[in-house]
Formats: sequence, structure tokens, C-alpha cells
Amino acid sequence: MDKYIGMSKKDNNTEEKIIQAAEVVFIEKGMAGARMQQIADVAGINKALLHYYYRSKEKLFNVIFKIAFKAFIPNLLEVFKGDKDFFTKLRYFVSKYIDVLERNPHLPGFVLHEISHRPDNLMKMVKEMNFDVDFIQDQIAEEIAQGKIKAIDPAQLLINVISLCIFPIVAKPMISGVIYKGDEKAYKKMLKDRKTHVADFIINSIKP
Amino acid sequence: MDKYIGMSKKDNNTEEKIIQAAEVVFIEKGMAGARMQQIADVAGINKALLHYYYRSKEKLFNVIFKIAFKAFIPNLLEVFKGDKDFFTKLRYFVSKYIDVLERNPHLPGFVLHEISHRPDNLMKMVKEMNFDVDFIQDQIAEEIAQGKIKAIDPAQLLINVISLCIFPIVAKPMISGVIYKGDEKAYKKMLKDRKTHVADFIINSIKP
DNA sequence: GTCTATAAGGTGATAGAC
DNA sequence: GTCTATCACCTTATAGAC
Repeated sequence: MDKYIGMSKKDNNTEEKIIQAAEVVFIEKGMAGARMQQIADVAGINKALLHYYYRSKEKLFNVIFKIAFKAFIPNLLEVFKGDKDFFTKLRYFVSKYIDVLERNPHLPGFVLHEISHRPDNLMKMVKEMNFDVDFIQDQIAEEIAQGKIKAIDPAQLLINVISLCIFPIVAKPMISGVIYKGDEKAYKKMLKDRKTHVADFIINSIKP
Repeated sequence: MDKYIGMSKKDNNTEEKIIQAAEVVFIEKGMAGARMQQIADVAGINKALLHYYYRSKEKLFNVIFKIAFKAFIPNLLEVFKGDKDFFTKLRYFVSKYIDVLERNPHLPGFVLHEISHRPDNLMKMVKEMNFDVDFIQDQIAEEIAQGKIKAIDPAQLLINVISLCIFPIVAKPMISGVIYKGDEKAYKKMLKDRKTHVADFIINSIKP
């Protein structure tokens, strides 16, 4: 079982217990695979009480999805607003982001899977959350203009960065099984090395 | 609805119709979300006949998963066995693989999602299929030894290549929504550009 | 707020006629 | 092989006592 993502500590609060349980179950099983009964069990209550707090499975799911999405596109992106060297910020972001994902390995799979099954519904929700990644692309463009990095489509570079961070987590069983022949330790070492490898790989590619 | 992956053309054959329908439904909805009734509807038959051919949902799922997995880790990898220049083979692979995934956008999400929900079950199946990617890593190591590419962990490079190809497909609604603000055409153009961009990006990073 | 009991409808699977 | 009808179970959701 995964740990819950949320930050509240009021464990005695029933609502909090429900949220924590729902995070664990939904993120592990997905909307279609999750069962209200199991969420109730994990929360240590019964189904009826679950429906008393959240009238339907879908309403509860939407609450959890928002929490998961915020963890998935983290405040971490804010580091790019700092005035440090771009490569320094990139190294910091990659290392910390892989760190976050490593501790919540089912998170990216959950968000990606659900968002591609209800794109309209969920994207509306995401828009309300008002995420902004434009400033990162602007910053990349500015770095290029100043000759600090090679010419590259800022969007492509951004996609490359997140691909290299997220995919190894989403594809854990795949990589662990096919590339490392089931050797879990080898997978973990790879992920640890990756916290510096990814930034090195990217910087090697884009430095002038 | 997606198109089916399989290659057979015997459309009148009931078994073939079932496989095609099951591919469409399972790959789009996943095991937990798929319904035998819907598969029957898409195949133009009824549930009973479905169970006549495949005794259970799980048996049918396993058949489809194997097909999907073979398409996901394609014969395309064989190009690395050729004797062309490594960078040439890399360019060819990236371009063709993104091409394949673009035409089956739900395929990688399906395989990754299901494999991480039944790792033991499915990895056993995968092992029976006897995939081999070791020769690619050997080849990378050889290139490094010959000084044709910079020192790099072959496994990390391999992971980088597939991450950069697959992630943009798995995360389509995400990228399309957050980076391109819902502009589908911009997403498609990005993917088209990516067929050359990814190899350029990688080669820039690893050329001596 | 929290529980037990149960309704209402869905879902995988089978029986049996043709 | 293919169909209709049906079973047995599961799942969400609600009613009503405390």
C-alpha cells in the first residue's frame, strides 16, 4: 500500500481518514478498479459513512484527482522563477522531482491514466487549477537568445525534461522486468543515479 | 474508437471479430473498465458467444495483453542488429517507433497500466515471450569502447531513448492541455517534429 | 455522525433451445 | 456455432435506527 500524499495530520478526523484512504485506493487501483468498500475498510469506517461525506464515488474521485494532480505538477516548478543559473535550477528540479515521484510511484500512472479516460472532464478541472508552465518556456527562449543554450524548441525541451523524469517511474515494472531482469535493486540504483544523470544528459545536449 | 492492432484480415471469422473488438475495448478502457457486453457489441455478437470462445474475461484479457505487448516492444528493435552506423539506426528507430505509437495512442498507456497492476502475472507472461534488449546495451557499450559515443551507462541511454519516444504519447491529454492549451494541432505538429527532434537531442548529448 | 440492512442495477458466467 | 433467458454475485447508493 502506498502512503497518502496529503499533508494534514488530524488523523482522528473522519474526513481526513477518508481522504487518506481514498488516495491510497484510488491511486493504486484507478477509478474503475477502486471499490468504495475497500476505501471504507482502509479508513476504518463503513460504506454508508463514506456516502454521508461524499455523496458518490465520482465526487470522492474528483477530490482525490485534484490532490494527485497538484502533487504531480508540483510547486517545484517554481524553482525556475529563481534567479540562479538555468542549468543549476534544472539540476535541482530534476533531482527533487525524481525524488518526489520515487516516493509516490503510482502517482504519475494514476494521473496519466485517468486524465486520458476523461479528458474533457478532468482537463476542465485542471484549467480551474490554473497551472502555468509558459514562464519556463519563455525562460528557455531567453536563454537561447542570450546564447547560453543551443537553439531548440522550448516546448520540446520541456517535454524532454519531464519525459526523462516521469517515464522511468511509470514504466517501473517494465524496466525492472525487461531491462533489469527483475532485479529490484538494480532498478533502484538506476533511479538514484538518474537524479544527476538526467540533468547531465540534457545539459550535454543543449550547452552551446 | 481505436483501430485494432492485429494483422489478420479474415473479418468474417467470429474469433477474429472478437479479438479485434477486445483489442479496441480493453486497450481503451483497461481490464477493470472494460465490459464483456461492450466487447460483444463491438464484435456484433452476444456475451454468451464471447464466453463460448474465451471462457472468461481474464483469459480474453491475457490474449489481448500479449498482442498489445508485442506491438509495444516491436520488432523495430531488430534494426539495431543491422550493420549501419549506430546514429543512423537510432534515427530510424525513433522515427518509426513514434510513428507506430502515434497510430496506437492508447497502446502504451494500456500496457504500462496493466503491467503495474498485475506485475507478477504479466511479467511471467512477458518472460515467456522471451524479449531481448541486452544486445542493444552491448552495442552501446561497444560504441563507447570505440570512442564513437561518450561514456554513458548503456541502460540509462536505452531508458532515455524509450522515455523520449513513449512519454509524449502516454501524456497526450496532459501535454495537449497544459503545454498547448488544448490546441490539438500544435500537439500533432510537436509529435511530427519529434520524429527527428528526439534523435537529434540524443545524438547531441552523446556524440564525443 | 455512525451504524445495519437493503434496495436497485450492473456484470461475469452458464443452461439450454435451435 | 449462435442465440435467449437467467443465475449468482458484486457494487453503488440510500433508508432508517441509534
